[in-house]
Amino acid sequence: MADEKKTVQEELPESRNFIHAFIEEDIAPGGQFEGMTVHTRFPPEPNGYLHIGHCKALCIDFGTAEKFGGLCNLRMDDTNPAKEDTEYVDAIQEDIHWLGFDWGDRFFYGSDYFEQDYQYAVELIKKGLAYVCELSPEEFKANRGDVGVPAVSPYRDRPIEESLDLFERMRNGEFPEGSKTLRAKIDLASGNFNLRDPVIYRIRYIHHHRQGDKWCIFPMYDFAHPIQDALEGITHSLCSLEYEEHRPLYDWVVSNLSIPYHKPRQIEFARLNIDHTVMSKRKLRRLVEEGRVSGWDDPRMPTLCGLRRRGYTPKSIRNFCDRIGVAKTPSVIEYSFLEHCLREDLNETAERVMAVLHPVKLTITNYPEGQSETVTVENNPVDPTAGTREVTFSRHLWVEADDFLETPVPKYKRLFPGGPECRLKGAYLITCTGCVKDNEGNVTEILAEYDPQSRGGDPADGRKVKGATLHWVDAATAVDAEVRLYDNLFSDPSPDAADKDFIACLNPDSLKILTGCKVESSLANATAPASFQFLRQGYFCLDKDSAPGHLVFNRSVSLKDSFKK
RNA sequence: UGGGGCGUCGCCAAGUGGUAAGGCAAGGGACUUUGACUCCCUCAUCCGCUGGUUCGAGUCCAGCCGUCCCAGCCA
Repeated sequence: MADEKKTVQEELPESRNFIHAFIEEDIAPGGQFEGMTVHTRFPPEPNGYLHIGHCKALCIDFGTAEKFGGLCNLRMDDTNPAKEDTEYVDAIQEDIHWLGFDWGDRFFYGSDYFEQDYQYAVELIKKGLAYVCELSPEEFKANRGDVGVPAVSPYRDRPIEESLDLFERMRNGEFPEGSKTLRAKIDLASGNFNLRDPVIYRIRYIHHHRQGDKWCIFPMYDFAHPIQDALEGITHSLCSLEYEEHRPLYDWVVSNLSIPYHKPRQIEFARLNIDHTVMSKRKLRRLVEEGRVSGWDDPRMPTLCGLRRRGYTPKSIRNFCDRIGVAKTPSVIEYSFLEHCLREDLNETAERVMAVLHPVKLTITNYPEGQSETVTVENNPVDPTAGTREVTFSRHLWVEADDFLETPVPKYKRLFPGGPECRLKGAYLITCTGCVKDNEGNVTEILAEYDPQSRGGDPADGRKVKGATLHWVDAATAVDAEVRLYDNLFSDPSPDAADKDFIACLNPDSLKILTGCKVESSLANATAPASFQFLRQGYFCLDKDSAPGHLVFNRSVSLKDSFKK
């Protein structure tokens, strides 16, 4: 026993948060859950897709159980038939698995407990702790009371038998929607309005996605959730801050019911917010329904499936969630932090490609017209096991427009007439000799000479290369593709901004790599170099329906492989 | 202003009475066949404010200020 405990302690990661501290107390000798297995649950309502905000909860729920060698259940919180749909159930499971979490055989539906919920409600009535109230929604509101003024219900003291009878008839469908509710009898004068005899059952003649038309009365979250937790043997019910005020009610329910097992403990934490990012399921749904995005998996969506399409990896998202910490301080994480986590993972795993977003022709004047050869380039400089690939090289190439400047700026070590020797990655060393311009003065072609003795990129005499290493693409074998980069999620589409166009969403510095994209607003964030690296590391999405940028690349297959989905 | 939270560097976040960790961002430099990566250096005499207790307070007490949430027959 003592040894087991020690093991658990040793497995605890360096990063301890306040929830861990609470749990440690609970399972320690004398604690509420001494000797018990830590058991948590992740309870999404199947009324939308999981987004990055849910990931935090997911990591906390599953992560906490893991850290204490416990279990985490997955439970669809479907007690409100008006908003839920089966479509989301599968998607939610798929996304959770994609992130790498597994609930084993512990998958449940809140609606599976409807019969038990009903019986517990009857128990409450019999104990004189609940009653059928006949106030209409309007009357209910009018009698809700106010600051210092208690709420009122003329039905509060009706006989137990009468409530029992009425409640059964509610279940039998004898009354219209809104005509009656079952209320917990707690405290009409409580400063916490959640305790002013809260409604725990309402009548709804709506088809339930799983229960069909079997029920016409449905338990409220505040009544159903604690019961579900208790029945499943949950020790720690972790949820977000807005439920803090509901905790007294949660505790009231589990203490007044004869549910076997123990009484789970609810602990609240601050939910995730990311700047410039919409994290409201309601608003996200609206974007989908109004056709402003192509779907829940539109690359601009902060949903898990959307992030997946943008190239985010499960590892990067989990790392992100682990690093932002768990606290009760309402916080807004900078988007750059999420990007950092992605870049970090991509740097280790992504196979590189040479891509040119803003192409300008480069002609190697001393390389024979019509000649061609193949050079070898490494796939990942930080991972030799990733191997190499062959790319063709010839007299005419495409290079990035930014890699040439007729008149150099300070510290510029790329191509310009009379400039330093530069390296075409994996190919040859070149020196810029001039450029060709059109009538309007735009550079249409860059001219350079190469050193035949530098194949592979290293000079034969070992001299130091002063210029930069450039990405390039053989014009003869290049493939054009429509591409769209998504540098950031869009801003909050509040009702006031309903008419805004959320098509593109980038920061000014990124414009130069977004040729062809319509930009409606600029949101400062990722820097251009970082974004460019993302592209080179596979962080992008090909989208035929979007405004095309002009991307020229020499590895179409690999690029497409990076495009998951 | 009824109830419930929260206030430590631009953004997160450790800290639980003993003299302010770390990460992101930012700036400077080195290195580099991606201006990436990596590596160095800089970045809070100060913890919302004001008092108090104490040899000593971000940590305890009091008051104040700020800010978020709730007041659905949503979850």
